[in-house]
Amino acid sequence: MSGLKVYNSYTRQKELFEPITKGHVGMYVCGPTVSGESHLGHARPFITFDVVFRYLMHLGYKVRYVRNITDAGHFEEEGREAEDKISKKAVLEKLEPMELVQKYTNLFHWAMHEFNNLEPTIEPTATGHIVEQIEMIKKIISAGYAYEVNGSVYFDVRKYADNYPYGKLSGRVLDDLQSASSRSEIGRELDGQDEKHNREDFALWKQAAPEHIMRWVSPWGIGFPGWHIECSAMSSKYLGEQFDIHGGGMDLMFPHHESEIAQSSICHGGHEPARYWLHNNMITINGKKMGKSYGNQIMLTHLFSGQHPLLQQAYSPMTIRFFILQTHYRSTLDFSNEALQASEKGLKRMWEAYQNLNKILSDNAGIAEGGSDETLVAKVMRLSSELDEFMMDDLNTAKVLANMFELVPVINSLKDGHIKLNDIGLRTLTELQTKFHTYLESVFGLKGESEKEDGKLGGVLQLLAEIRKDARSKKDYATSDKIRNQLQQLGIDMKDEKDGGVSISFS
RNA sequence: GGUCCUGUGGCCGAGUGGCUAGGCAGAGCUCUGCAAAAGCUCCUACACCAGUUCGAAUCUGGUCGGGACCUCCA
Repeated sequence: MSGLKVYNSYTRQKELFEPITKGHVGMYVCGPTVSGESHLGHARPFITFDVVFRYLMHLGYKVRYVRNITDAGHFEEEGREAEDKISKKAVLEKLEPMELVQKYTNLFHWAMHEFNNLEPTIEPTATGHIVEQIEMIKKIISAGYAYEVNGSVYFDVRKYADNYPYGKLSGRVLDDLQSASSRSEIGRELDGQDEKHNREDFALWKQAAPEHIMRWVSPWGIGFPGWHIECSAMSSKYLGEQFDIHGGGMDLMFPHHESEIAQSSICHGGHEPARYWLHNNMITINGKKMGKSYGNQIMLTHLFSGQHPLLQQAYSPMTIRFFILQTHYRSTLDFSNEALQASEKGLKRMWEAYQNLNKILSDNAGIAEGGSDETLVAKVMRLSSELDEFMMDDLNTAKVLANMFELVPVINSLKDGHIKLNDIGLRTLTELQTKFHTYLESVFGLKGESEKEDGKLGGVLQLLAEIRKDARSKKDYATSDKIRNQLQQLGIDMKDEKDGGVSISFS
């Protein structure tokens, strides 16, 4: 076995993954800011890293997966009017800040559940770790890398850059940053700017204006933490000063993750907090990043319900999950109805093949152990074992699914008898089923969607199937077609199988 | 302006210097009372121009286009 390779944004190359502690992995992923509803773009990192989490466990690692909830409300525009997202929204919605945070946290958890994401092992909140953040800021000040001005504390980026590789993760050069922010059309005139020694400095703690609702007592007066410090405080608290994987969206690389590295390096003896930095790419819509600054987001609730001008129909959580997994996580993924519909149909085909495979194996009496068709066996074994190789190579879920789609016709042919079960043999068949189960369910976290049939409905459908069968045997096709057509309008597909049986599925 | 990414067949998307990924859509055939599903077959692309090479969609340079970050952002 060659071992898992991942693309490390920090070194810009694929590297063999070796955890710090054998058999254990610590992974931190930047979680949601719960000041509003999640949109499709937000779904990508949480699904991507859920698959990473699942895959690492599949490989036998014991994983501590920490994903925070940002509920402290960092600046919408740093330093500007001391106004934060949560406070502002709370005023608008006439809610207590914590009421608002609770509302969107619940909604977020609901969406994660719909996506069949496993819960992280620890889900800390920023408001629950104010003390840790203050302690960290104190440490940075005493190390001489931060300074206080009027009750606010700023990180001294220039001093840090003199002694540490600032900008390594995001590929930034300090002087370029300066010239960029001095350009009027890009750099904004920020209010806090005159407090900072240099423009590139960032806030660790901000003094709270009187009208600011979220506020805590600190050594520097009443205020609230800067955005970046929470992740540094919580990741080190639960994963240690250095841990294995830090994940998040590419758009967080700068300034968020760069700042995290700076803060943590100062507090923790100069080394970077994480060994492997993994970043997922963006979801785009008409080629443009989906995000609040573009006003082009589609909320998850709208996606699931289909209530949005851009949506031709509703898309299920599993369709979206499948859609995301059909692309490599480091590529952009363009949203369109056509693409989603393609995923919906592809998933349906894949899932039905998987169920056919399970059915074949559950009644495997009399299948020879070894397959008689060596070419077939070799093909299936090759496609199956490549699944592992593709995942090992920087989690290429797209290639895994492509191979599985190549196996679908084999499975369906076995089911329809185009290929004899003895041609493939029980051994290969079992291997195939194991692989499908592993990847589809355990690693990719997919599940069947419409198994909502209860006992009574099942009985009724059975009855209808029998009536229809009688009608057909009498060539009373008017009746048999009526049953099938009416059921179809209710979203129930009744299909005649080759063996004379009937299959019923919900669409 | 800086840094970086990217341009693949109708759509979405993998990808390696030589061996036509895959999904969806479309066409034909088989099966079927008819459907649906399924199976088989077809549709052979890689922005443009040079260069390197026996050979490039894949490497290099240039041109044009798209995008990300530099500001909250998954």
